[in-house]
Amino acid sequence: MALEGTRQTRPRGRRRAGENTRAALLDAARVEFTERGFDGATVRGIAQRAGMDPAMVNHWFGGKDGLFVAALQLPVDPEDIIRRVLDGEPSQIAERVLRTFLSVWDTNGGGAFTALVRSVASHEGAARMMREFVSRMIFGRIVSVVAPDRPELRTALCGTQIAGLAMVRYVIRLEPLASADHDTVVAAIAPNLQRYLTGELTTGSATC
Amino acid sequence: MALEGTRQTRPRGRRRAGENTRAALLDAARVEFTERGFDGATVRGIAQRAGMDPAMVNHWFGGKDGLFVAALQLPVDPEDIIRRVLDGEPSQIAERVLRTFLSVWDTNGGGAFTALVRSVASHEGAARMMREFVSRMIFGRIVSVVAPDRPELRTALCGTQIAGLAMVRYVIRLEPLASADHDTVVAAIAPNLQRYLTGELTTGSATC
DNA sequence: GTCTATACAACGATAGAC
DNA sequence: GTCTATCGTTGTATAGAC
Repeated sequence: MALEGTRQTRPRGRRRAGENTRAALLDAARVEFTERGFDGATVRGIAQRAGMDPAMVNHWFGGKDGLFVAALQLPVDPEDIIRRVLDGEPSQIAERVLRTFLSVWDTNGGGAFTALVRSVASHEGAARMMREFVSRMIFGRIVSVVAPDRPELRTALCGTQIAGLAMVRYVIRLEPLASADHDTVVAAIAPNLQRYLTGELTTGSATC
Repeated sequence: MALEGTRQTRPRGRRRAGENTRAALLDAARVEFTERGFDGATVRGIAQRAGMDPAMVNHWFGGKDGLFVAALQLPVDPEDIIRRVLDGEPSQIAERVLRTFLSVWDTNGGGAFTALVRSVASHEGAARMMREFVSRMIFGRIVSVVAPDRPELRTALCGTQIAGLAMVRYVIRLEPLASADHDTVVAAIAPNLQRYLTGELTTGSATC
């Protein structure tokens, strides 16, 4: 007799239209990632919670990483950002990072990113996902290429400058930064961000 | 005959204990400051909403500024911060600012400030109050003393670094910054903050 | 009939138990 | 050192939508 309560098998083949397995997978992933973190959550567990096969994660999101990024609901494609940042002069990485973020944020008036900041600030689970995302997928990869030492500290420091810019420019909307054009923002902030990326961390560099 | 509907007079003398005029004044002030901003809100309007005399604002909070700061529910006394920062070597202002914030934040585990960040991120009214508070009372007064040029821009830039540090260290809790001791944080961030306060803004200063 | 969303089985890696 | 369990991932057969 079949164990109907703990069924392990589902009928093969395509579901009826409207079942939307992709969305179900995303919902399950958000629950698992926020509760257990990236490492603690398993593809198999997420798939089971969504009631489908683990292979669906690969089919729809290309793997665990892709599912995680999609679950974060980022208004950007981090792979695109990394690509746009990593090619070019290392001494101008900060400028490219800033220009990339500014162009992405300003295309939709910062609305999507404001929502992201809100959710990160209010939900502990969202904060946890953002924490692991930043340390694992963004600055970790960038800094490991260009940083001379202490990549984790540099990653976190870069996070302070980027998050602070987002807070002041888009959430608090403090002038003149809120309406400043990209060149002004870059000229003001890029040197500081560059110090976090490639500069000397123990001694000051502001006063030569 | 008295206009009972729009009464302008209240019985003189001390109210009965437990009426808690101070709290009523704070509630009214939050509504007015949130809806109209610092300039738009009037002491008379706030007092009227609270159903008492405008002189109570002076008695309880020492003036409009004091009421505004109290309405923000800051876990700090900004006057104390300004005082501790302004006396000493100008080239080490950034370090004193950072040490002051760190000591205040870390005394209660960042809990009160985390709540502040949450409310600023989620409530537009709180964001507005924070915006006006920062530009008017904190960095505006500090920067006007030590900054060579563009005080508003420097104020906003300092805001990015402080807000970003708060986000990363206390809200997102990204390591190693979340558990770093004060000396490490100061050594890493003070040079950048110092550049925002007194450095050159148009050209880079990270690479000497 | 074609396309594709789906389930199943299996593979290599890794970590922990004994 | 070996054994086992579990993980992420891949290849393939199939069932249903179009």
